Amino acid sequence: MERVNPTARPPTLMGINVYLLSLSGKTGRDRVADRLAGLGLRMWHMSVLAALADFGPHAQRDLSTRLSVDPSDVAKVIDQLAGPGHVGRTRDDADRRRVLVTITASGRELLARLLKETAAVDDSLLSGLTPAERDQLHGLLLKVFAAARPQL
Amino acid sequence: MERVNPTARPPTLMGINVYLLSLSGKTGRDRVADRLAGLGLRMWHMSVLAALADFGPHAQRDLSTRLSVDPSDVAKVIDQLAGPGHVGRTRDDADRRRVLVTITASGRELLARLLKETAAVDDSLLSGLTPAERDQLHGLLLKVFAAARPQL
DNA sequence: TCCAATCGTAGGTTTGAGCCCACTATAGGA
DNA sequence: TCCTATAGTGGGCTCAAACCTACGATTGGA
Repeated sequence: MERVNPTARPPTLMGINVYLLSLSGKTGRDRVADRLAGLGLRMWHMSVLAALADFGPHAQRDLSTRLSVDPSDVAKVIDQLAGPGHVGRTRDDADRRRVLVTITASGRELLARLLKETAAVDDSLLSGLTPAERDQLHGLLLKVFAAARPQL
Repeated sequence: MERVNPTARPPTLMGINVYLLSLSGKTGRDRVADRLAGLGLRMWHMSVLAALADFGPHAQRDLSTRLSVDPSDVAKVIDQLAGPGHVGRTRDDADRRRVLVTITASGRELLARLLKETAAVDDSLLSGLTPAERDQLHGLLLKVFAAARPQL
């Protein structure tokens, strides 16, 4: 009896964009997670650092809404970043319920390192694409986001 | 004090392909999961049905390797599909350890329905892209897969 | 001054993906 | 015949993502 190639994926599935997107996205996420795990960090930490670097100090509540992360989880992430001094926490004197979170020099260094790691994953994951194609993909994904906000 | 737009995501993150890929992929996966949950099904079930439809009957072990799913999980999925009669199980007489799994007419109907659901998610997720752009995205993703196999 | 709403925080729970082990039945070569 | 490897299966485990709840501190309006 003829045996089909036992590792080929079903063409039916390969024709579905959301399937390809989900699979490659998951792989990318896992690879990033692996690299960050060595530093005891997760995606959340990088997201928080990036938000602080891009937009300046935030109250935790604002980080929560911006990144769509539960407030209680933000608190934990900030805790872990504040320990090693990657972010600073100060009471907001204008509203003493709020805690203003600020990125430190050490936090910026860490962010740069994390970005290098993700760039490496990007390279390995997209090794099949030329630089021009990567830009193309990037543009398409941004379009997807622009249309799908704020659900996405 | 000026307040920045509190929902904009950090541009630093939006510049990373693997981040966009991971986020949109996760969203797509969640939406598909939501729709399938109404039928008591998951991605796995669709994958199995697609594999059977595309390549014909499989021993469970072959489904496992083809879809990169643990054999014990395949057994559970097959169990759930066999209950309502979407797949048939017969001992392989050439090797009585093996169970040959075959898709039934009802299974094909179910698959068609599931594909309709995923197509709907595809449409909503990629509503920002023109049909030509969707094809472009599809081509790029296939390239990514072709290069990243078999890790992906 | 009082009360409802908001912020940060601690301590959970839930859910699902993915994995692992043990066991039975069977196959196939030494 | 015996021994090792493989197929399917049942029962579990682990881990992380994502929530939820309750509480003290604080705010701002009635």
